[in-house]
Amino acid sequence: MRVLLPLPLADAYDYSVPEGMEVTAGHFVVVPLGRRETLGVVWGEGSGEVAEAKLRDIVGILPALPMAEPLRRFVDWVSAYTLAPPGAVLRMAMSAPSALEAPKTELVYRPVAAASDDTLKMTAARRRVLEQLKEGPALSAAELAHLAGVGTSVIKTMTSAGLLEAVERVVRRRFPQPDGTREGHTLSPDQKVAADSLVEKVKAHAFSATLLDGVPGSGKTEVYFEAIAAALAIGRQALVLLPEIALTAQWLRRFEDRFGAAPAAWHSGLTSLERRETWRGIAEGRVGVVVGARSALFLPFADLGLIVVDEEHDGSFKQDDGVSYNARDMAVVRARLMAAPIVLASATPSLETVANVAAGRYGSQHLPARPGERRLATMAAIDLRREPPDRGRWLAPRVVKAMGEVLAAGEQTLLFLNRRGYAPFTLCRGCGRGLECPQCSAWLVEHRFRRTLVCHHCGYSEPPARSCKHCGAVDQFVACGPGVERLAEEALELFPEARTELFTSDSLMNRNAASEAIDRMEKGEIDILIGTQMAAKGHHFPKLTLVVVVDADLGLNGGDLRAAERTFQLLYQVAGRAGREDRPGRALIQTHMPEHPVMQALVSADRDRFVSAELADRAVAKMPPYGRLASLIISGPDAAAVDNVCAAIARHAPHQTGLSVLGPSPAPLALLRGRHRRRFLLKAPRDVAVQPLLRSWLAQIGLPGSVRLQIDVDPYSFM
DNA sequence: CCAAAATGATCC
DNA sequence: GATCATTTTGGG
Repeated sequence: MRVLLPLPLADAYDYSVPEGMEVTAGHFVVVPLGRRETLGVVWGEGSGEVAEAKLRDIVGILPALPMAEPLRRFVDWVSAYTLAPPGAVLRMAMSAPSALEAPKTELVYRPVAAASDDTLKMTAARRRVLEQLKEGPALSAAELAHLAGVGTSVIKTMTSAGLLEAVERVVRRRFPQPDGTREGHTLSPDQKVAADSLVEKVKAHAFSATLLDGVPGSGKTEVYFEAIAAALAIGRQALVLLPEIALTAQWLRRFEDRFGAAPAAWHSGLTSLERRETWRGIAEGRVGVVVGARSALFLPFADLGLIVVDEEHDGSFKQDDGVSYNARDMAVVRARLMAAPIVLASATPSLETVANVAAGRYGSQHLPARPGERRLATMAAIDLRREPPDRGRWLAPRVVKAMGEVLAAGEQTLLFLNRRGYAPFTLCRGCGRGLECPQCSAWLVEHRFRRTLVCHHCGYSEPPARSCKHCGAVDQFVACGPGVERLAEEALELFPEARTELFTSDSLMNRNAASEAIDRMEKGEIDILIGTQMAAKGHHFPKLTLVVVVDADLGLNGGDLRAAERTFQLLYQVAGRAGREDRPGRALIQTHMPEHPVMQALVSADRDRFVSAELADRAVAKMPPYGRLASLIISGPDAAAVDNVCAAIARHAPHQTGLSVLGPSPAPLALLRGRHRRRFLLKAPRDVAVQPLLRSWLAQIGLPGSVRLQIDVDPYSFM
């Protein structure tokens, strides 16, 4: 039998099956590997490529439900697409190994049917026990004793007398069942149309992909909740993928309000016990709805009838954890393999998705703003060249004035700046040099509250020193540029009486602290909230009427393909935080280039114009979504060895019309964690599959052990 | 000279 | 990813 192991090996291995063992594809098995034993999954019949004599026996089969065929095909598909070893992908589908062990059992008691026995006197206590068991399931001794109001010894005696019998039952966590038949929110006519269409797709039991697109506040969530209700109603499971950061208490509360029970959550913060029980519940079909981050895609659903990807444009769906994949795109594949519909929801859909809709590959449902609901905040660009902040300040006078008004009216302000720490870099006045990370080509960022200098790329940190390493000058360091901490300082100086709070991953160490801060903001206990990305997503603050984007140009420089798109999406979402409910909101956008198309589109709130302009640019440049990209990153501690590999890669580069290979060039972070990095970019027409090209190209390259080659098909950012 | 440490090959 | 064999390094 062919067995795939959750290790980064090139392929599955063949094993022999011992006499009397019955294995089929999908079984979780234990196999010998070298001098140890490993878990694996039976992938199919043996390949016959390895000599019979060399094969070793499968050691045993684990008492878990086998991995279903669609999930196995999904693992193969992701491996073939991303060029990651299949075992590396399998590892993501085996993230709760303890769920594969035999589940714990307990003894439960039930009455013996034919026991009208009078060998034992029928006391009142004994009668109550039998009464308890008459209707309802068998119970454990402790439960039964408690419910009948007797001691456990009564149950013991009754059992030995033959009135009760003990049977073994596996212990299962009970999952509250979200109720698909409950009445949902009253929908507007537009929402109703969209919801009905999605419900039809769920009932059709076939693959389809639909973009659900609507401005913030148009009620996308309520609409896809109807699709979830439909899946539950026909007894199938639903999966909701959210960017890790958007899985908030607020979202869960809305779900619970609608369905009367919480969904099962799947994210990196679960304990191993929670992982195991949730995994089993999903595999056995006892869990109806799963909400989770990317990794939830690889869960062993018994009968998945719907996938929703919320905030589908979000860049965090594409991240590297060993395997580089875009969870949004792979979710579409998973849906296809499960013959299930998928809904991609966003207020600012990605250009890829927009292009798929235009090409007819995806359907689309558009939600206009609901009448009576708030409109998008009015947006105004502030030209920092004409209205500069005072010296040593970062907020323009017009912004300060607006904050004062909002504060006086008892309303809230959000200052948004996507920069953690006090200042992005620190300069020595003595020699003019900046403080750099010793193992990356990046600045050290001062975190004044934590009193450290931190590299945001590798986590290196050192205490702030008084004298310069290079010229010895003492107390000559100057903080350059603003970070959120510095902004908080400024807000405090400007409005000492206001309640000011920082909202960043540094100041809020855990999930709990974050949701408490959100609660305080919701209740109006904060006047000025200062935050990074974290504050931009998915929250709903009724008294927030002013959003200030402190540096809108951040992210527009650097020549990144998606810079404009990402900036637009982020700023549009941030601006969408202001003026919910009945209060009009304002967004002030500080920029040095108000004439930039992104700023123009923002100020006119014209999403469609921005999207079509950006799409036209991409079409001309033959860039995604109208072309394909793959990036190669070659890295190693020794720059010469890295350059050698690069030379070999360049020599073997494929030649074909329409194909271009760019590189080698220093990767954007040319030095990261002490490794030198170079990058190639392969650009191909949309109708060319890049995987076979990359495969045959890179098969010819020999890699010394210290040099690593990472392949990223459809890179999101070029960092 | 030896031994720890780094590197490389292999696992079916 | 883990393990074992082989090569390199460095301290005396």
